[in-house]
Amino acid sequence: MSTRLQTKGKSKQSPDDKRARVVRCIRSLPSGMVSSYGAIASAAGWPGAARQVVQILRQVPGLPWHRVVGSGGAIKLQGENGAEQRFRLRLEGVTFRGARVDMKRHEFKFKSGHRAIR
DNA sequence: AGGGTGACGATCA
DNA sequence: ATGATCGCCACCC
Repeated sequence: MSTRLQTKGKSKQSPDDKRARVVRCIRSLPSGMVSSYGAIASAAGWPGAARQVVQILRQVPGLPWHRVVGSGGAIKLQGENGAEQRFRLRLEGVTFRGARVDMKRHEFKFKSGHRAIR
């Protein structure tokens, strides 16, 4: 095991496991496709944790952060950061409908089996 | 323990 | 479409 100090036997899951699943979902986003904070949280078996997805995006280096947008395809980053995100997405062929990503064409659908417990 | 903070999300005026 | 509100979850004083 890596850094798994098993000291607490929580009835739920260790915060690390949830984080790991979120990271996997994000890393599975193919170029040209996007997903939303909330959708990723759900796909990772952690519904309601959109804000945690954000935190993970900020601290884990190397993730395709630009492929994660707000609900409905909204770009949530402000100013320069938002501009860069749109720039990167366009480079991958992502198209927009006004200020948001055209989710009809670019929303990535996670396989319905990314859950935690089985 | 208590309160403030976010790259959120759904709902309502 | 815009802004306010409330619910959500973890982190940081």
